[in-house]
Amino acid sequence: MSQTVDRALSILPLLAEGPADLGQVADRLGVHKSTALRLLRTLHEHGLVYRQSDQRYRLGARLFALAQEAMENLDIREIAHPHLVRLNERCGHTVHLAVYEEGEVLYIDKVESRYPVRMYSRIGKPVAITVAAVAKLLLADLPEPERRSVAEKLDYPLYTARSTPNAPAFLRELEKVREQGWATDLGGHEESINCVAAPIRGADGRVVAAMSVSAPNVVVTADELLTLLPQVRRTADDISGEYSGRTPVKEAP
Amino acid sequence: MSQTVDRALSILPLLAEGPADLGQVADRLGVHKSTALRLLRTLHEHGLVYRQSDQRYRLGARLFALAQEAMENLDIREIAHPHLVRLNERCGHTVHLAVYEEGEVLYIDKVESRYPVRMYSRIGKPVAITVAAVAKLLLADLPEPERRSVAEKLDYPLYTARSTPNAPAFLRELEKVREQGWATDLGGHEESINCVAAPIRGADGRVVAAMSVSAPNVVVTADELLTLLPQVRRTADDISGEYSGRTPVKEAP
DNA sequence: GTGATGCGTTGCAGTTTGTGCAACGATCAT
DNA sequence: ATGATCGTTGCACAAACTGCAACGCATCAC
Repeated sequence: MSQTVDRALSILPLLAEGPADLGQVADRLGVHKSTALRLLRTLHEHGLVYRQSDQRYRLGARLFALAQEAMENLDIREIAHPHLVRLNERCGHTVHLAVYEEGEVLYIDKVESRYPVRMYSRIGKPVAITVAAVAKLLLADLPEPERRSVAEKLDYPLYTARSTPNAPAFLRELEKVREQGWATDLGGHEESINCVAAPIRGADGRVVAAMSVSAPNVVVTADELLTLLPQVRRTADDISGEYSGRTPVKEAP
Repeated sequence: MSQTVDRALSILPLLAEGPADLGQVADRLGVHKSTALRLLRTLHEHGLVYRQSDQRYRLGARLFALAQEAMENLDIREIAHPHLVRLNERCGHTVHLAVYEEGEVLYIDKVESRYPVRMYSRIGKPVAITVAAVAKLLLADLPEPERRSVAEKLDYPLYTARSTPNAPAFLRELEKVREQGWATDLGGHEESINCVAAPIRGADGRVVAAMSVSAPNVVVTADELLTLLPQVRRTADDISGEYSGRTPVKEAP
């Protein structure tokens, strides 16, 4: 909507790929060098880009700080955290919390496994949306037309033989998840890793977040992990209750 | 330098404080609502702000993703990480990696303590610059005029009785750190936490990052922690060697 | 040492683009 | 129903952004 701002912001993902000099930025934006310079300067003043010693630009420190603050302002996260820790203390496995936001699912909290073999993931990283158990729960709750349109726009990478292959299969899976009220990922992302997940609902019943417990095969089998389902669901329900009970942002209908 | 972009970017820190509606954003920017709307829309299209269900705006998901990518592009981090892990395996304490960037020092990597009592910190969070051992090393290496000007612009909060009280004291401490080539923070930030830190240097000898080992008093005394200094320095030197050896960004003079 | 090339930077004139206004519509409370 | 509040839209004006061309300053070749 605003050309200048639009151009300026387009610089950020561009620099996310790696440092670039003025000329490269100008070229990829399709603008004159002097224009690119002014945009970069403005970004620089706000700390979003940094000029390294070889004069090239890269993403700046303020970005971390902003992402940091943004994270800490998510109220679900704050409420959920102690519950996640408690669950981790009981079962010992990695516990994740994730939310959906405009086509993406991302982890917003994580409590590390106490076993030596750990799963790779990082807070803020987008989730493998077509296979992750938390993603299924979050997408399953979208209104039908949006769910459909999202599902059709997605890529379906075959991480493993058990990965969701295409949109119809995904939509069927979502329907199932929606009905049963919980979800799993049995080796759909990494051959040896399984997850069970449960939804966290707001006062109006809509899913606002999802949580999961993940563990590699070498620690517990998929069947053993499934025995944790009641615990996971109970924890998610506890969080739902607390979230609906006393949040200043949303109110009951 | 570019008014429009400047205004748009000013919205981000504003939203970092918490969600806000259109009117609030317009007021705090000192512009008309319609202007604020257009800026917010542009930010929205780039995923930097998100419109929550109550119509208020808050920081968006793309911000996490960007911060994430930015982080992964820091080559020092990549090189240092395995060394940090190895050090952590030997001593068990929390290991941090930090860099300096335009007036701020921030953690860019962390390996958690294996002891139950852990220190609070988070990657991306700005460091308590006047007391942290890593900050001392990074600032001590700045050219004299910049060091001085930075030191004079800082606040000197008295976290504890041992916190650096003011600029002259800080500059003296930096001089000392500069000469000895390592630094400590003995209860200057949290009464019960001590750190020892060592610098990581590029091919030209300038300090590009700093690493530290931290532990609370209840686990090891300050004296015991200091016995780790040789290990910390050796690790830092190893990283320096590897960083200077094969980096495509900088070259030896 | 000298000229050439490449890059970032600056001042300027033209005009695209962003701005504020005012009016509209939706939502909610009274 | 009625009024208030807030987000949204179209429009005319002018401010702000753009691209150009020229400059300074490196590095590099010869």
